[in-house]
Amino acid sequence: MPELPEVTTVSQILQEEVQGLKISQAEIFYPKLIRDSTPEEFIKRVKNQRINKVYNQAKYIIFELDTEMMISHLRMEGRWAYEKEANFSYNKIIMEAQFKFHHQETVLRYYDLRRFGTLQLVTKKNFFENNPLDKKIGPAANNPHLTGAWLQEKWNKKHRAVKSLLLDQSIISGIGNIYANEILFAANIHPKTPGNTLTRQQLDLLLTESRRILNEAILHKGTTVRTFSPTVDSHGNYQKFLQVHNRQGKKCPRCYGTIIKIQLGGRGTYFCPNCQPS
DNA sequence: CCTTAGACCTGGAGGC
DNA sequence: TGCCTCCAGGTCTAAG
Repeated sequence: MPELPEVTTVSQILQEEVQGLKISQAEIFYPKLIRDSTPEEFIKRVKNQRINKVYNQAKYIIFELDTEMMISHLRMEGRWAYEKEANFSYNKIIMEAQFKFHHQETVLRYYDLRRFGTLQLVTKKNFFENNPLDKKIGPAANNPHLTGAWLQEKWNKKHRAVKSLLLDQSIISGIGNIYANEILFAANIHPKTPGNTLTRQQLDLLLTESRRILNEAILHKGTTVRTFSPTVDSHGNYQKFLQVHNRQGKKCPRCYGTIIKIQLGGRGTYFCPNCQPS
């Protein structure tokens, strides 16, 4: 799925739905879902723990339990659904995990068509003393404290195309393919521009536009593309505001030139050659 | 160290 | 209809 706005939306919905519920039983139907422990150990560690809070760090969903942090990454197609046990929101076959709760008829399920998603436990003590996510990913792209000066220091030895740098979660986290395309259009920057050649002004603009676009997308509950929705019966609406993504051959909303699509680092890349010159 | 291809998975869309 | 190829909102690794 899902980039930062969609993951934020999903975790906000989950927070409302499952906060306070106490897990009576967990079941894992696809063992490779679980990272860093066996499914058996995972099941044992979450049993009888209460979900105290659900929130996200960039593209990771974090369930704060009593003594464990349960960390979910949806990758491309992962979905959580809080639903009646008899109702399956998605194909039963692609259900990978199920959580039952004390005194509840509703269950929490994880579905993943492409089976890329991951679920792992980190003890709370470990998480708060030495958050493993902080070692893996940089600050979130909508963090208001990021500055162009900081980004210049991070990118000044990077020859790579700016689009691939925006997608590199170890530097800035939360931006994926759709929003990378939208942010570069908003900042009038050609996706292939080498990171180390961007001016301080362009870097400042990139960060302002990242913040603006991600935060607006959160307000619209994310972008619904293909099959993803925050829940089965709710949809994100940000797709109405997309300027270039998936719009090759259509008119640029700014200059009325034609949007083109190229491959960059294996990802579909959409831009307006007129507004974003090389 | 930096950077890029390939791998991991499945199903839908479009061409012939 | 059937078969083939390509594509999809992500990340990890192996190898240059």
